[in-house]
Amino acid sequence: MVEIDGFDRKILAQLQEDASRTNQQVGERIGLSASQVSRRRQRLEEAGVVRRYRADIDPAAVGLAVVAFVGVALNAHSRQNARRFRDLVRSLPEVQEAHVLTGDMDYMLKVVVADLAGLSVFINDELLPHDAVRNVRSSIAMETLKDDNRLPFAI
Amino acid sequence: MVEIDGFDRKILAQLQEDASRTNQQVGERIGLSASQVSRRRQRLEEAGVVRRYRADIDPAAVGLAVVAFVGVALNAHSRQNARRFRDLVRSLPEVQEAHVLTGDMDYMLKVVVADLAGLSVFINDELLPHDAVRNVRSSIAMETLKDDNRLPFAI
DNA sequence: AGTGAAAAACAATGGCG
DNA sequence: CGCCATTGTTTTTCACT
Repeated sequence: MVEIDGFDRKILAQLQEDASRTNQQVGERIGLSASQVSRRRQRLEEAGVVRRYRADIDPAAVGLAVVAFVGVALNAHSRQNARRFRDLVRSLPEVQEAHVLTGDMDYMLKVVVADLAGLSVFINDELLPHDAVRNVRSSIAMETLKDDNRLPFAI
Repeated sequence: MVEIDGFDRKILAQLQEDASRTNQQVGERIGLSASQVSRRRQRLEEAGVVRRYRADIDPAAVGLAVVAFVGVALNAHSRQNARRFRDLVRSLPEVQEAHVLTGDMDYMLKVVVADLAGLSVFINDELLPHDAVRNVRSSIAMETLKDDNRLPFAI
């Protein structure tokens, strides 16, 4: 793992907040020259600390109205089943996030679809037919209070 | 809501994937000139379709090793309590996402902290003392299979 | 709605203290 | 690490279709 000092953390905090800031703007806010910000950014990008830059798009604007959390229990805890299930969820575009959880449900998926019909299709046609899947329990997000995905790292 | 045509969707798809692509590069991939990509981007940004640009940072690189999903039930379903709880979760930096859910738990939080001790502090010192909170049930992500937060919009 | 070229802004490097 | 200068890119605007 790469060394990260206070300046690096400040740069990361700035870019997490708004990646369209120029090196000059970032530098002004943290007391560093633009050229140094440029060099540090390159280093952080090459080291994989910055994984990528992305545009955060309003889901409603592209016709996606339903966010759901889907808990999935697998049939048997065989290595084979688990691997096939992982390949499945990674390949499904509706799945924004997939985590292996402690507790009664094996997996937790965050799913985004256009509407409730889309959620039904996703569960019944994509998830349940997979024979590693034993059962599925979904909760729909009626409202999203916060969705910024900022990491709370100390600066 | 703003009109979004096929070109706009293609631009959004490109920038969601990698926001560091230049207008020229985006244009080449979708068959449009850089100047048109620039104009459409500005329109999409001003309309709020692109909400922001952000750097996606590796949590482990900044010392954040624990992701947990925390279900929260409130004491009473008073409007007052709900509002105060919303203000709380919005203000807590450890909370990446907060959703109002259907089902038995009122709220679902996605929380990122440094370690299990940090999760304990978060739950016991930040969440439970709030008198709107009745009970809390947390599941820790032992492994994250997918975490790209890409929207699956048709292009 | 689109292209292409010019102007302005920016990123990335290298050299020096 | 700051500062400065240079070079190549990129964005943005403008004239034109």
